[in-house]
Amino acid sequence: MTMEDGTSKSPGYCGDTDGDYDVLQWDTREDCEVRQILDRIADKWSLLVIALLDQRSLRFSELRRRIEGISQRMLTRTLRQLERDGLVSRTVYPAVPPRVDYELTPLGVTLHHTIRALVTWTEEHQNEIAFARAAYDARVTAEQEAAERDSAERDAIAREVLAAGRANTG
Amino acid sequence: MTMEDGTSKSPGYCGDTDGDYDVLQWDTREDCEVRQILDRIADKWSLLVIALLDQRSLRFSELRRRIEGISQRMLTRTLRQLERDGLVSRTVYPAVPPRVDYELTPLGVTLHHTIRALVTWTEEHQNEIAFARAAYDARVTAEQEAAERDSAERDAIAREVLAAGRANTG
DNA sequence: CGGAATCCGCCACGATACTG
DNA sequence: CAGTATCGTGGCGGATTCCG
Repeated sequence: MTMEDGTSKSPGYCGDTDGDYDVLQWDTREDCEVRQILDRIADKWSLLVIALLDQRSLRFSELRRRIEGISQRMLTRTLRQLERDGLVSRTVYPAVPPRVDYELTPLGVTLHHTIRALVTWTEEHQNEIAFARAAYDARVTAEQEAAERDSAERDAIAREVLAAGRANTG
Repeated sequence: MTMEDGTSKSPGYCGDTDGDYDVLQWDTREDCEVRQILDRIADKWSLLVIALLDQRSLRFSELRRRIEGISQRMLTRTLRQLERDGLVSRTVYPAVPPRVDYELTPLGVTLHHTIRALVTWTEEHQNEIAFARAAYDARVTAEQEAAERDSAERDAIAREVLAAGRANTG
């Protein structure tokens, strides 16, 4: 089964973090649950799959069509990961043609609620972020142009000095 | 300035998503804010930086020491990204030696609160996830071993049949 | 001290082909 | 229809070097 990723060893109990939690304990490079979960839901497709399954259970081909752009490989992998984490359940109907349904588990539903909070935050602040980016980019390009002007000016002065020097010694 | 990533064009208004939101509008491949923010906070270091800055403002070298494992390149890049998005502010003290302080903006603080919800969810459900993984892995290896046993059995039968055939024709 | 620029290894992901 | 197997590649991130 090749096990392309590596999460089999060391459950990595991060210790309890009541109240004044120790940041380094839940996100350092040691494999902590937080990072794994975050990486899972934040990868290219998981979030979308979870969101789609929130409405109702879907079969493989339905997910494939709705997402449009995902390869069958990545859809399979994404669903396997979510299934392994207990966020999505997979039911196979032994029939011809084969049919496989996916749906959110209760745990997956609670995660989706939490995710929604993040999505909501983004929706509420996306204009602030866009504004900040525009301001930042403008500032950077302005400084850049100013630096170029200064450089050109120094070049001009240097050339003048050189010319004056040649006039004196020549 | 090379601009290694590309978020300069098309702000990508995802449309309002009141109530029954359209999932495909906030996470499809078109560059929507949600994905960008999620990718930002979920990348290898941003979340940790945000968490550390939540306590108090820190200078570059302090962050570098506390994180331990991050390269100066990635720390710089991470901070620049966060600064560009208006989540972190950067203040330079013109002195010798140079000193640069980073701190969360009000916007960054609100994001940190939202993130905390996700972290809390993970902390509350990490044992369920660990259990689900263990169960899944156990099931997979069990099926695998069963398949191997079946294969060996079929091999044995096939050999017997072959031997019988030779006995008849020989 | 706080970067910027450069080179490079690795692997996550996509495209393709095959199976039950 | 719902996958698995294989190969090629772009880009992320680390190591190193140089600058103000």
